[in-house]
Amino acid sequence: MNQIPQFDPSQYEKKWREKWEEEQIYHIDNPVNAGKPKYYCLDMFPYPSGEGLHVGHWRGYVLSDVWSRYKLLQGFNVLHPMGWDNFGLPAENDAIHKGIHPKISTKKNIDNIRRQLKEIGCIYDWSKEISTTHPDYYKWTQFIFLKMFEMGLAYQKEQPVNWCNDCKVVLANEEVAGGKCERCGGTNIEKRFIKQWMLKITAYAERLLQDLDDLDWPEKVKEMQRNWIGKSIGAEVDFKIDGHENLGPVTVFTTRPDTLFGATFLVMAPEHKLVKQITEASRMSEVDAYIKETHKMSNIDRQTNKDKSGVFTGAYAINPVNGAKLPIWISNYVLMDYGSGAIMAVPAHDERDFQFAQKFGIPIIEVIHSDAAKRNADGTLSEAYVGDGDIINSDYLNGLNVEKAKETIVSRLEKDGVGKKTVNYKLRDWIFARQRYWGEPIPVVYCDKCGIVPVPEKDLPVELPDVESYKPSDDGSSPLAKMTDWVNTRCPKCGGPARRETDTMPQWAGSSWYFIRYPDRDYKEAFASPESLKKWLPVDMYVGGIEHAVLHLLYARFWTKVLYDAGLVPFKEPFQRLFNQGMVCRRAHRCHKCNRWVYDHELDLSIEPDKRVCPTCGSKLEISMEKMSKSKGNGINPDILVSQYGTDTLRLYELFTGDPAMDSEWNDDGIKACYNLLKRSWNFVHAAQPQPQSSPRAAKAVNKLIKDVESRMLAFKFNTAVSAFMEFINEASDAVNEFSQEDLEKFVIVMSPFAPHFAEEIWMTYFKKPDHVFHQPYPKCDEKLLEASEIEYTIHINGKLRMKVMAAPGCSEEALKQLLKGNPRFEELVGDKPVRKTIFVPNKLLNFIL
RNA sequence: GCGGACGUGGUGAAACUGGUAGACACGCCAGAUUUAGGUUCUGGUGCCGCAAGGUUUGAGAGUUCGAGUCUCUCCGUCCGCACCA
Repeated sequence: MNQIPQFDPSQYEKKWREKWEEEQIYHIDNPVNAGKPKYYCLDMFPYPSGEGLHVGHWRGYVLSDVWSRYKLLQGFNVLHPMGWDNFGLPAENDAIHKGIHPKISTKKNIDNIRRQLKEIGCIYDWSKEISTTHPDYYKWTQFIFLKMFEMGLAYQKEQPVNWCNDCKVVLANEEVAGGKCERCGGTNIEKRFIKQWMLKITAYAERLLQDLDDLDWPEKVKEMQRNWIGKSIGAEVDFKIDGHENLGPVTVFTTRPDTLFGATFLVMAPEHKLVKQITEASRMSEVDAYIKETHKMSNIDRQTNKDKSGVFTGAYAINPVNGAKLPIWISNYVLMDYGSGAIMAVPAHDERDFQFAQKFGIPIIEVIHSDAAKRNADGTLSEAYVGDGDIINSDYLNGLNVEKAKETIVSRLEKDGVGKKTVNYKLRDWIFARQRYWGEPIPVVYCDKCGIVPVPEKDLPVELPDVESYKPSDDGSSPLAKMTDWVNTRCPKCGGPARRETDTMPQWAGSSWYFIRYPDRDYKEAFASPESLKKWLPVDMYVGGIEHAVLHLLYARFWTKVLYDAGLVPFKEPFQRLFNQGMVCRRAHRCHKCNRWVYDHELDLSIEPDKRVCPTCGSKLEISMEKMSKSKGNGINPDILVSQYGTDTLRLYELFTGDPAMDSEWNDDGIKACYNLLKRSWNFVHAAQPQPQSSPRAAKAVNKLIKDVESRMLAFKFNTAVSAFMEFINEASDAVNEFSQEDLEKFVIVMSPFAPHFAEEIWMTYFKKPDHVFHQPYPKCDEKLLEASEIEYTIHINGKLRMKVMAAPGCSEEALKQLLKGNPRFEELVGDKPVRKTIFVPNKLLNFIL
């Protein structure tokens, strides 16, 4: 008997990774891949933080790699690229605190993460690696910005912005989480007025909404984007202001024009332009005070304060349909940046207006009658009625239902020239400037004579100069503003003196189009070569975390549509299919007194969880489940597990722990199972004495494996695919010498996407094959071999499972009854009792109702 | 408040269109072999019961011959949005 070599992944894993890299077998331009159809599988590229990767990051990368390798076996030329999204605040904050140039710190971080990524054994084509901070890359980010400027989609606007006093930076609405700065976490946001570069994403709201329907994305993500875009259909109605006809009318937006006759007051946002002009002198001080009060309030106060407040301006608006005089109030429940900043209030049929009217004693007029409305004993409404019903008190609308009334009144308003049908979106334009150093310079100059002048394409990129201090100045301007040599330049148009824009782009810029650059990253003539656009794009499969459901994925779609409109790309959507892996969580310890996360290494984990205390202050720790991250001290470093068990084991285990789409709680108790799977597979293949032909049992096991693994991969259920390998090896271990060489080879090929080093070692070293296992075709399942001669039928009595019998597949109800006749167990159960009814499910069960 | 997801053994979890709940593992228990190369093998393992049997998918109801799966009510956890007119 042959001596079976010891299973020891450290003997071969590194060797194969080096070999693959040396041969560049995953490079899309490698001649071995010529002529194959393309498949583009994209991972969301990481922000290279100093923390390195933890096992949660691994999960997504393993997932997409198994998928990519499966596509490889299917005969595709697979592009699976990797790069770095390395502009952004964390590196800059590091620079401010430690004085290290972000270029240097991010390079260090990238080197470490690249090393970690290589250990996963992914088929990344490293010859396509890109970095958003490389001038050859951001040259084209700047180019796209200028395209948008040319198309009128990039513009400047003075407007209230979210100012974070700590970061000294203006934040996009999208970066304000719960009224707090998403970057630094704690600081409250205040409003400031700054001239900002904006991108007109709202011009694409409708297309961003409509085109979602055709994408093969998780419904959840599509729904989140729909909510974010927030389309609502309604009408704009113009109200004249009594005694202020010179100011023109105030326009309100409403989704309920059918209730116009029920309006009893108007409310304007405190920031509304007309407020100061219409307020009566005697009320000016009160109104002023209220406006000041609102400005002081942070967003979070404004949101959580459910108690309605407001002030009467003393002015009245005229209802265009019936001439009624409606008092105009201001209140902070009306937002300036949605609709027109003013509403008509119909307390009978809107909850918020109802609360407001009740508090300030404003009349409530019902215009929709329904028995479903909730009423007080005296017949008045006890809460706003928002449902359908018959229109009343509304002149020519009376008797119509809500929908009909909407149509009727809108056409009447349009005819009379006092209103029109309108669509509104919650989506707001994107603030596209940061007063920061570590970002792409916005490529425009200001000339006293010519105004805003874009930097000509031939002068791109506008390179980021080195600065002495990374700290923004207290007025909030970028550190670049202090670099006078850089700032002062010549106007490209007239040649006169001019100043450069010192704001930089937000971190989202580079990631909004990186997938376009990958296939031909060295192309000099344009942001992408026409051949690569045609051949490689759009992306076929995009894999990444759910946290990017709205921002990044919406921005990337927006940029793609802009490029399409500019005639620069031939596709309208960047990512045909999207898969979001669930978050990997782990319990984390928090000390409320010290207000910090306590790291695992500070604790004695053998102590009962509820007895653990803070090492600094001794108070009891709160334990909660948190997304794995080093800052919470609950990360698990994959490097340690890899050195202990090998890459393939960790790859398998990352998949085995649960449904990849679901969140999971990390625990490495079961990692041995995956190590054992590989070890048993190793021993099985080495011990097997190949036969000229597989036994029926062995052939069935192999074919079942081929089918199960493939169908589970297609459903993205990698966890049960790993189970299928375990089932196979359980079966195969009992039939070691019943397999043909061909079937053993099929097993190794099917295994190769999951455990590539293992498969390659067996394939090349043990089987002594001349070509890599990844160049083999995915084996076909022979369905005939899976057919069983007998299957189990369950016999139910009154719906309860009572016994089981074996019979041929496709057995008829009658045949099965014949088979049961005379069976002692069956006689005991049924006997002479009359059978009222039977239910037969082919190949499954027979149910007797007695 | 609105929208979405989820709730199954000691643990991680399976279960396709309603049809044997707990696959596959971890852990644990018993035994065998071996005895230091992350041993291997056999059997057991939801709960109650010696057993026959009963019972079991957050709680309760309903539809059905049959419900983890469908419907309703409630409880709980997580995520997203949040005065959007």
